[in-house]
Amino acid sequence: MPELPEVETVRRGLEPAMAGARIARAEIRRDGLRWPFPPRLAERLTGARVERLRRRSKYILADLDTGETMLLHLGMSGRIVVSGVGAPRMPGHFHHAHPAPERHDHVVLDMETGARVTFNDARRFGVLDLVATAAVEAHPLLAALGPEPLGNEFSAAHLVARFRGRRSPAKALLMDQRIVAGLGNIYVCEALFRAGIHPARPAGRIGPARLERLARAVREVLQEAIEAGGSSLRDYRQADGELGYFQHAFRVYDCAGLPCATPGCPGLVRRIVQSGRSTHYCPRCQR
DNA sequence: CGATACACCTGTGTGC
DNA sequence: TGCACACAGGTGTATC
Repeated sequence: MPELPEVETVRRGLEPAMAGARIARAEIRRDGLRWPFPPRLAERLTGARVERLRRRSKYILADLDTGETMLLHLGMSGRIVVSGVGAPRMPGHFHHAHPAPERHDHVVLDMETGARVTFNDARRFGVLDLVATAAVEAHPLLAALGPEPLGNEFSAAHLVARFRGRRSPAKALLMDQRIVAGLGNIYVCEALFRAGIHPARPAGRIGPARLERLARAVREVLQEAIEAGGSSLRDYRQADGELGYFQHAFRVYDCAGLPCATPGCPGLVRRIVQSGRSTHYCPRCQR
C-alpha cells in the first residue's frame, strides 16, 4: 500500500495522539513482523515520551526522550490507527475506551492521555525497530535512500544526473528508492502519465525538458495525494480510520481498459507487467 | 555495477 | 460450494 502520501498522512494523523505524550503501556502481541522485534521492546517503549514524529521516505520516525527512535514501516498492508482520543484517563482501565483487538493487531501503544495507537498488518511485511536517535540516518534501511521528492535536493537536475547513461526503463528507476525516496507503484505510474513519458522508455533517453516535466509531475502528484489523505485500495486507512480518497483521482493506475484522462485523447489505458509489477499507462500520450 | 527473480505473508477476487 | 490460481500499495537478498 503505503507510499509517501499515505505514510505522511498517517504521520500527521498520529501527531495529535502521540507528539508530546508518554507511552503508558506497550503491548507486543507477536515476536516480529518482517524481522523480529528488537529485544526488550515493551520495556524500552514503556514510559518513553514521544518528542516528535518525522517521516523519511516511507518510514515514520518517532523520536523518544530515551535517546532512541522508533522506526515504523507499513509494508504492503500495514495500518496504524488511533482510538480513544480525548477519552478520560482511566489508569489500568484503558480497554474500556477502546474496541477489542482485531486479527493482525500486532502492537498496541496506550498513551498516558488515554489514546491508543494500534499497528495492524495482515501480511506482516511491515517493520518496527528501535535505533539510537543520533544514528537514525545510518540505519541500514535508511542509509542508502535518495532525496525526498518534496525536498530541495530533488530536482530535474538530479534526475538528469541519475538517469544519464541508464538503459533501464524509466519506471524502474523511479521505483528505485536510492534515486528518489518514497515513490511506489501507484505514484510512479501517475507521475509518468502526467509527464507524458512511456514507462518502458530507457531512462537515459529522456531529454532534459521532459525530466523537468517529470520532476514537477512527481511533486504535484504527491502533494495532491497528501491533500486527499492518500489512496485507499484495500488495507490502507488514515490514522483516524477514515479512507483516503486519492484513488478517485487516478488517471491510469488501476484504470486498464478505460479511456485516457487526457481530453480528446482516443487512447485506452493499458496494463503491462514490468519487473513483475503492474504498470498502467496510455500508449497514445506517453512516449 | 546493473538487471532480474524470488522470497516473505495474508486476503480477495475470478474462473472452472 | 469448493478449489486453484492470480494478484495486491514493498523491499532485501540471491543470482546471472
